Amino acid sequence: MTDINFKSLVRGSAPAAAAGPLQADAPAAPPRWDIIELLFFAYRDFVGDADHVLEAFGFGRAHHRVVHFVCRYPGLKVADLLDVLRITKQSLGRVLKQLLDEGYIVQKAGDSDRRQRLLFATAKGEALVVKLAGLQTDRIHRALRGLGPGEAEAVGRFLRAMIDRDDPDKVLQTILQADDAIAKDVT
Amino acid sequence: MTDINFKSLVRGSAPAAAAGPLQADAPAAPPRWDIIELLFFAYRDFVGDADHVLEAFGFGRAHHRVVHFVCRYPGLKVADLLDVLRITKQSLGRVLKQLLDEGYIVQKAGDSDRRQRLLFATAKGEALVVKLAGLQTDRIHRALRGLGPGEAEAVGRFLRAMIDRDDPDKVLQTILQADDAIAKDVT
DNA sequence: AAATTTATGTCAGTCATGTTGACATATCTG
DNA sequence: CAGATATGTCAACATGACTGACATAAATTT
Repeated sequence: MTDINFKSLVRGSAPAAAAGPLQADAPAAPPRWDIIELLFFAYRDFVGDADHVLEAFGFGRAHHRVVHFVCRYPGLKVADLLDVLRITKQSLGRVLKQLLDEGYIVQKAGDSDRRQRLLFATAKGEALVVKLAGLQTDRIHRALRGLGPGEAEAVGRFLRAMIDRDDPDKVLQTILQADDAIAKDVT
Repeated sequence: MTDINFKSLVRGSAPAAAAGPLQADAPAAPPRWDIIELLFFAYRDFVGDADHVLEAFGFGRAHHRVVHFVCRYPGLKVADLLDVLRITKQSLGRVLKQLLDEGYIVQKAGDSDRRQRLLFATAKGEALVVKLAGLQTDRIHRALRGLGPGEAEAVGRFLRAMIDRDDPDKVLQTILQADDAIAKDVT
């Protein structure tokens, strides 16, 4: 199962009908144009926050994603990262090498399996991640401020439910479990 | 090796602190890692729905965005589309030409200003847009089903509040107004 | 010990989509 | 008419995906 690039395979979709039996009879629900387009604009501005800072570092979104997940999940293996980002070794290698060379990330051989390169963010890397997350958090807080009690939690439940469950990589599993467990510390 | 391309230039940004004077005193709000990562995964899977279908058509996400907004806002000018998508004429030109050549979109000269090329989706284009929107709508409905009364509306308010207000292009303005007014169907 | 598998790195080439800058053309406006 | 505007197009390039092949080291199996 080496290369094969899991991405092009499987994921036969069919995500809709599998959800529940009650849905099969109503296939012609009107498109939610509002949510579709709000998601487009919201996500565009959301990642735009980070883009401006990244430019000053000579980095792109790819670098952000890598250093973010490494920072958040210390000791992540390269293979894990490939699962999370759903890109190829080659694509990851380029940005990872830059982040290593410039001291945002360090590698450490695994203790039980010394072929593994466990990844850790340096202080420099963590500072960048925190800075970018701060910008995005500001935006999130601004958006959550307009919501009533309990509604912020509903937003979290909505987003979790938007995520595919059928291909849970290690990190995603951690996130969903944590969310399912806690899911109440919302402002 | 640092390629240090042009990206290492300016762009001051500072979008966070400009929000309000009350914000200046609380800079250290903890990052909302949960929402940040949920947005990443949710958006990834959300656009993934369309990606699979688009592959079969030989199209990419760029084509989807173009034909989507043309279909949704008939008579859109090229300049409007550039504003919405925030890409250059050149980038838009490539995908737009393909969509025109393959009959998903047609052009019509503006009546008051015949330099303008007003864009319209053909039946073929609309069918594609509806098909893709259907997949995404299925996902959205699945996610909204888990919410209580009024919470779906809260999700919409959250997403609207996540969008920058300070650069309202024509389409975005329409969307925000429509959402503020009726929050329902826009066609 | 040797053979195989696994985890990772790397090379060469391609593609999609973004960029800049310059220039052409048609059309509107003063 | 002169200039501004809306659009199209050309050349050149950057980023970040991709494929497929191959290299190396370490673990595992035989």
